[in-house]
Amino acid sequence: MLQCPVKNLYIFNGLERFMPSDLVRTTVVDALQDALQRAHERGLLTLRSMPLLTLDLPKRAEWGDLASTVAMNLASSERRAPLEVAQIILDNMSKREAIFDRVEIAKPGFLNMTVKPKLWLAVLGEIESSGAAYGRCDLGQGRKVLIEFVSANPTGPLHVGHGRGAAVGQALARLLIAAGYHVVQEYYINDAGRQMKLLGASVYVRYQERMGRAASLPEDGYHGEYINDVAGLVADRLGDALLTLPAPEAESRCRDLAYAELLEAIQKDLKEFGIVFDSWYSEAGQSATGVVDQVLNELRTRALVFEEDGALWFRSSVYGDEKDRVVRKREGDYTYLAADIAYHRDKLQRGYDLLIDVWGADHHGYIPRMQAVVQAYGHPADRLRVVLVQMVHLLRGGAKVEMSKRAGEFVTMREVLSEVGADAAKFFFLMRRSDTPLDFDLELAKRRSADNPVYYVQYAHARLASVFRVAQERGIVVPKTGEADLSLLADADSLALVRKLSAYPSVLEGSAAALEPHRVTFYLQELAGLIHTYYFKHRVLPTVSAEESTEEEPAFGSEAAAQCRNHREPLTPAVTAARLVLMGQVRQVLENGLSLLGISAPDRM
RNA sequence: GCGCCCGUAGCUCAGUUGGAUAGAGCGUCGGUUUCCUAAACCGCAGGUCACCCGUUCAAUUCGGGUCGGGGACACCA
Repeated sequence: MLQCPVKNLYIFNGLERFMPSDLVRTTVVDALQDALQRAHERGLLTLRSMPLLTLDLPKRAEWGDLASTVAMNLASSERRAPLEVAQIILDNMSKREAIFDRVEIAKPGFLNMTVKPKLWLAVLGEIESSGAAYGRCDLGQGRKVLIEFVSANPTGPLHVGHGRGAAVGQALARLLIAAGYHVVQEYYINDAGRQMKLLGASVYVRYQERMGRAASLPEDGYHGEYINDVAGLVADRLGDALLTLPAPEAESRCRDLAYAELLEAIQKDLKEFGIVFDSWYSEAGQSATGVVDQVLNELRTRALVFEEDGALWFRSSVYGDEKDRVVRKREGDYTYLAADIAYHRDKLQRGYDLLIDVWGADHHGYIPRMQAVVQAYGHPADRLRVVLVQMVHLLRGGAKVEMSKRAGEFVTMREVLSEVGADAAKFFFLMRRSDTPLDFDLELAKRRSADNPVYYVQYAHARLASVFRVAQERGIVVPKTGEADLSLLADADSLALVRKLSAYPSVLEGSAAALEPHRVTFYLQELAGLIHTYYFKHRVLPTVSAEESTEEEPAFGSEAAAQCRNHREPLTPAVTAARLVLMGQVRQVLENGLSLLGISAPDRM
């Protein structure tokens, strides 16, 4: 469905194949690839059709750490039993001993592989040398992306829904940067048209009331309390000067002041939320240039815009939209679409290879017509990808917090921010796929306990940071990866962590390709879970009392050691050194992941 | 009525572009702290993956249909 540019292509028998990006997977895929090639050269396999060489993570430990289904996928085109094909692949692996501890064939035709710990552990060195760059990939190959998000009318403060859009947009932007795109983040200011007029009129009404003159809000006017505040500001600045002006002029003065004030408030909210835009694009600025007319005329000469019933229409139906759409009403006003056509044409002309729009999910019906615009300018529809963001249901201790923008009473982003903080808000906004509704419990987000996933992940980072702090205090040297004996990390718990670390690049890549930042959030929760367990079970630094102790203790990794917790586990300086290396890289990946989501990675909590 | 999203444990949701005995968190209940942060850890229980049909060696995943929930429909933005 979602089409995305794909990296790491390699050609095999004339077919393009996708390859995973992390170290171990790459190695294993190469080995399988090589085995297939050799079997082919020996006439054992025809390889008329090549299946994807993807690797699965087996669900059970006895199935190894990676599994391949190639044999089953190949079986029908090879006209052989899957088990036979698996055997052939196995027999033709040339570097088997160097890479695997075990390769086994299982029931229907799985190839279950256990990779040598040494190979897994090599990822630690990779993380160390890459640091903050670990996990980056070249999916984008430098392609230019414009991601537009929030884009709220400057007619009021941002509400929670905008907050979710902001968190998603920012995370996407960072994700795409990490995936090798050149990214520009833009806010489209809807500062033209009817809504702005209504804003001016509403403020003027409140202004008059302040001045003791009776007035009533226009239908569809803005009711919010903030309108009153803005009216107060107008009164402070201009006194009663507006009372003597003709209404249209007074309203327009109110509009201009309100606009400046509200836009500034929006920018302030976003800044506080840690969201920074590269570019602010004004709709009013665009329409002032006359470009909308120009664009419509241009489309008219191509018969993509036509006149009917006194209105002007965009022939979006030829590009798959269900019907044509009005761009200029009979009364002569442009519709929102007209401005949007010009805006998206402008984006395309600025030379972006990919446009991403983050919209509220209620605009989903708008997608076909915008993709029609993109096609009208000669680009494939998927040059524009729309990420939909669903509603946020605010809860407080399980009970719904009612919101109604109509009545002017809605929960603002600012309120949520000041109540739970930017980190917690972002984490919650990114905890679900963006196109599913989100329950956001304010009480839960504030709670400093295990059931709050934000703190769970941040605490994992803080704990590790603390280990290094204590190590430094005690004068324990933190070695470089190359200086430690990594073979001491060959136990199941350490390897589980290392395998998780090595999956990080694939998670990022998948997340970026699918435009789904929530995958990173899930990954971080899983990694945090592993490290909390590890921390509880295994000691990294020697206990102060045990530093000279030579007492008999259960053998490392034995049942007894696992039962009776970490302090009985033998801990030599070499083990401490190796574990410090491991902890250091886990900390790094936690930091990388959190920073991708725009969330801080605290050193202490 | 036409598109869109969704239906997985009591609740909220993941499920790696079709794989083996379907996972996590919360909630319930029970346990763990002389020692690197208990904001943590461990254990128990909980499922016809809404339903039917199809494609396949293999379907929670793909296709079709049914039922149910949400959102949407404009010469509003």
